Amino acid sequence: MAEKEDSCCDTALSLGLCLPTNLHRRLSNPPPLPAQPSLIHSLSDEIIYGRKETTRLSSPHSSVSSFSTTNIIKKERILHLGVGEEQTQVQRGASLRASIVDEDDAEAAASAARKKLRLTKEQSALLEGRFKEHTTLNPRQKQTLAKQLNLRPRQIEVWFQNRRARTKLKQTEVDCDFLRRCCETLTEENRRLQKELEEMKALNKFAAAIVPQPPPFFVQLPAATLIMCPSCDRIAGAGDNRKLATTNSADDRVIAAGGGMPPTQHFLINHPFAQLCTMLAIQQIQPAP
DNA sequence: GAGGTCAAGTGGCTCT
DNA sequence: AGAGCCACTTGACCTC
Repeated sequence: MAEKEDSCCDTALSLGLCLPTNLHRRLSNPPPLPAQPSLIHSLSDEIIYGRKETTRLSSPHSSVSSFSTTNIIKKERILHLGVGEEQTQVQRGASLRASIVDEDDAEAAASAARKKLRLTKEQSALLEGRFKEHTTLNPRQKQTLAKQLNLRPRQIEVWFQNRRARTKLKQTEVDCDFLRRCCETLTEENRRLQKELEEMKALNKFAAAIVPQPPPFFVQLPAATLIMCPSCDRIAGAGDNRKLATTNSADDRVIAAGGGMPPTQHFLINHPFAQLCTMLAIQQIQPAP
């Protein structure tokens, strides 16, 4: 930033255009006034508008770069509009400039110039209303609104720009909040699944220790997709106790009693082998104090 | 006095 | 080249 200002200032200085950072210096060391009418306009415009005076007096950034070609053109545009309040500001600015030159009193001029425009409630309300209709304005709408509110079109333009920026910022905050909540939910889900995974790993480990060849359930089928009890070959969950294989052990009667649960749960709870594994796994995960 | 709000300045980008 | 928009910034003013 400072670098940009410096380079900008250097360029302007080389052209004899750079103004010092405050009015006092500006007035005590007046730069050679350029011959181009546009630059004269720029300088007068700079003093004419109350808000601009303020900024120019106190902002080094502004005082330096206000002489860029683009801004000279943009200011000329504003200067030639001359609408309502603007005209009074022109008069005010002219008299102010005269007093500055006459009295050579920068401090007084600076304090006199320090006023910031605050839109009235009515102006704000009307602007808000228009913003709800359209977030951007065409030049005609801008002119109409400016006349209606007794403001300069540039002020309308600025208000809409700032309003769009605020809306965007607000939306970004909402999005950010939403993503934060998503992140929290996913973190919690991830934690839960990690825990579940650890439990399943522990279970698998003990099963492997007891039975050299663990049933395929432990190694092949993810719990979530298991649809059949690996021990008794029954579909568990429907509660209809459908028998799919030839096995008909005492366990089947137990299965019949608890047929409404998911297969994994059914298997772990109803088969003695699984019960043992579960018990050992629980002891392993939560060792007794 | 610190921090927030908001009008306004500035430079860069895109579009026509 | 000029106009319009945007991101970033400044500074006056306000509130606590």
